[in-house]
Amino acid sequence: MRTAPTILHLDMDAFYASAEQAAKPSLRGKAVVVGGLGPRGVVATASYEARAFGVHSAMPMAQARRLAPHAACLVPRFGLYREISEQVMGLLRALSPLVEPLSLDEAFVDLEAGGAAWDEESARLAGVKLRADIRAVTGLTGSVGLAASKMLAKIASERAKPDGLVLIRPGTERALLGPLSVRTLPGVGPATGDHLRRAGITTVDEIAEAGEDELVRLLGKAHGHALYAMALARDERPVVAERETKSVSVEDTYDVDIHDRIRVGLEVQRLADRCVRRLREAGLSGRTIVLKVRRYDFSTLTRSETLRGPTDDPAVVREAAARLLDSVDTTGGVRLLGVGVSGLADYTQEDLFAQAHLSAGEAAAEEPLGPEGADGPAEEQTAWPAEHVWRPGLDVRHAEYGPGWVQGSGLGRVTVRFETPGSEPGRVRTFRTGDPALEPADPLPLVPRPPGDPPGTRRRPEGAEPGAAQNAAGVRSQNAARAR
DNA sequence: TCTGGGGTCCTCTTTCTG
DNA sequence: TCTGCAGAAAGAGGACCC
Repeated sequence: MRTAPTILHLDMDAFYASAEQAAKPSLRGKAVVVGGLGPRGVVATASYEARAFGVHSAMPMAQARRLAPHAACLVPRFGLYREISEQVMGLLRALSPLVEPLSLDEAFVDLEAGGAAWDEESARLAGVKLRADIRAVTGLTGSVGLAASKMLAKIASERAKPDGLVLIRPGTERALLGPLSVRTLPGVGPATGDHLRRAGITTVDEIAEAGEDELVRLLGKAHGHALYAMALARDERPVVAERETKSVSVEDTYDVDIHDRIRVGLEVQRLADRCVRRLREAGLSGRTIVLKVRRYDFSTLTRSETLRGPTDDPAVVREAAARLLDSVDTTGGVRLLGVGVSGLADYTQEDLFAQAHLSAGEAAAEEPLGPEGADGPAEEQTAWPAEHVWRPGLDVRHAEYGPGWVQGSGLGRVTVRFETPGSEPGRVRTFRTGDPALEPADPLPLVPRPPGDPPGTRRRPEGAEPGAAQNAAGVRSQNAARAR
């Protein structure tokens, strides 16, 4: 256990919502909710103004709209968030080579490994400077926690929110943790929290008092030992810069339950293709194919099959997924389908005789997989309706009025607010969705780039790529997973 | 009220293998 | 050849995280 508070945890404040407020001057100081806007969408992030109404992450979007009817509800723009995240991670890597990203908006840094800090004072200075640099480079705020372990640094950053810095001095950890709820500890979610509460344990102190044997009896070996150590503020987990991906998966929740067995089969085939595409992009193959089905009543089941060797062959994955689907009863309807591959390797060893009994027709259908853009729930992919290109929050440019963002659309009309990160709140105008003067555009940088700094390569706007938000979400999670 | 998407890890049970 | 056993691997589900 190190003796100086040289592990830093950074957590960007209400990241997606703050980025949207920075990009859209008319939303500053207002309730903003970012998430899925479909009938089964959930909140990804709510601005602090929206949180005041009780809106929070993972809440159904419909409920968020009821709680905050005047909030701006926007689709996520992962391309923009990823760019900002790369800037922030760059600042962290300047402090230390040991940076462990947890997601687009969170990371651990081992300051000692980079020589950026060695004691309490140098750690605090590094944290203060980092927060200033983040604000200067991105225009956004982040909260910083400093402590001698990852667990405590994360708890510290949570207490620092929003826009603050908290340092937990070595020696004070037990006193600080003791009265806190068991839910403060990482790995204690609703189920474990309930379990402990039924055993009369609600605070961290009570975990320590219960003793290790009792914890193991209640929660099992791995969880029990780990939680007891955490309660005593013992956490020796190192900051790890690179993590291997263990699985790759894709899934879709459908706006309306699917009852038609043939349609279910087709969706599984499409998901298998998407999964393989992601696998190949990562240069991976895998042995175990997993099918996930969430039924009309929200019950979820998985079926898996392990092949003789790893594959990245779409026909093999499609076949396996179809076999797995045969063993699942889908009467009553399904709301979600998913296909995943685990047991990953960075090579392929096909057992052609055992795995792929490809007919000539199947083999012909195998390639090419087609553009990523062809994905998305089936009802969205054939004729991509204008409402999906003009989703609320997306960037556009008008030949006459310049850059702006979609405020709403429907009935053949799209309403655009013309403003940029550096402008005053802008005016609203409405156009026909087919107006040739109006087109999707790239996000603008939140902070103007210094002269001579090339804008760099940008990805296409989300709205121009059906399903892009989901794909981007995939990359995000993959990055996060790789980092864990 | 009605619950996303992409991951990781753990536990328990069943099946396979020597 | 059959049986019993132990350990490994596979399969399923649950909990958690962001």
